[in-house]
Amino acid sequence: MATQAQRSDDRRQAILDAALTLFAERGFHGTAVPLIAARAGCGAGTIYRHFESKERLVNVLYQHWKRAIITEVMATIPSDASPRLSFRHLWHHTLAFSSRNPEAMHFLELHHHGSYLDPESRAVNAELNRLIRELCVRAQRELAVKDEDPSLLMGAVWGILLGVLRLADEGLLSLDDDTVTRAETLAWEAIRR
Amino acid sequence: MATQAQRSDDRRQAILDAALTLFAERGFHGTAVPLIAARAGCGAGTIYRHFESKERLVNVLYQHWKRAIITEVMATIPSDASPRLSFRHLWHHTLAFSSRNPEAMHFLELHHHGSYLDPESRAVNAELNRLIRELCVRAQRELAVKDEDPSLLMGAVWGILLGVLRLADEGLLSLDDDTVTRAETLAWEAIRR
DNA sequence: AATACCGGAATGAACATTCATTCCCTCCCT
DNA sequence: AGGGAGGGAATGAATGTTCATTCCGGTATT
Repeated sequence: MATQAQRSDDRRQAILDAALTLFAERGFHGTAVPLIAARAGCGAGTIYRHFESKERLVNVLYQHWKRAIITEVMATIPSDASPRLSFRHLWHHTLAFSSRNPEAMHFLELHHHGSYLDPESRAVNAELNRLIRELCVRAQRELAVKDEDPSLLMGAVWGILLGVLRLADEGLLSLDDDTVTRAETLAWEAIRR
Repeated sequence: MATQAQRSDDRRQAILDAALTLFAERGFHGTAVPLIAARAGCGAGTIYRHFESKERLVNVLYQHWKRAIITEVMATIPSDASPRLSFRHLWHHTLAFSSRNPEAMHFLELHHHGSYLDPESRAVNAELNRLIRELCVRAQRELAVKDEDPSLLMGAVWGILLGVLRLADEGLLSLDDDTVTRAETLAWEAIRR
């Protein structure tokens, strides 16, 4: 039985979980490596068996969660869906993702411009941007949304989404199904033709 | 001539300017005090002559710029303006503020949830939120915008605004007058009745 | 000359990272 | 099957660096 490798993977995952929580709460520079170790229930040195540096760790996390959004939200849009339904899919799946992984969303938000992000992390970020933009372009071709700079449409949609999430974090808004749907209406009316 | 007091004030301002730039670029924990001093053209010790701690410095900055938005954007809305015009005012003045002080906007964005923010900073933040929310409530009373949770309306508007700013920062969007106006239309259509 | 102010070396705490050591599987030998 | 040797993983104290903050000798202002 591969208990050795298994335990090593579990440990690695515990470190990733601990780091996600702490980075999301206190930022990269505000989080000490020994603190991550303590929360992961291991020694500080153990972290360096799994990740070559703190910077590498934050990049692995960033790429993991950005890609999770890409595969869970963007890649699950049915290719034959109408623009309106694609948009609805994007909206609800992103918010569901965020309520399933609030720390991850926080983390991505807080770190999206950090100077410690490596080129690959930036590339994954650009890829998600590109996918959302493409969705807008397709919707434009079908005359469903405004004939506007697609980047602007994308910025508006993603902006509302983050704005809503932020208010929820501050406790000014509860993110029940009904609110999510009403927010979706707002966002759609911003961009629809 | 009050050259003594004058020079002291200039110095203080140089420190605030340097700190703003660095905090906006690298965050609070990522910015070393001696680095701020170097950029301000003074010794590290001098900073402590003007601010009792690094934490105090970041709070003075935060409150200064949040209040600047309040007085330059919110307090200049004519009390007899229609909801539509108030909204237009909010939109254009905020983006003008942001293009005049891009680092300040960045800074406020990056630091809005830092654990080093003191109660007064949080209060100033809440005050700006309150003012925007109030604007929404007034617009609702006049039946100009959707009968929706005012927090949601506020989140949508401010969210689009930040989304647009972010894309501009990433170079995907240029913030000329025309784009700003078209973005305003998007935002208004999200919330108008 | 007296006073206020400044700079930047000095200080001790906290940091990321390393490494000599311990621990615990796994597997082979009996 | 039982036991012990080998080896990879984990450890956390030690290391050298960097940090926020202090402090005092010097410089400029009055």
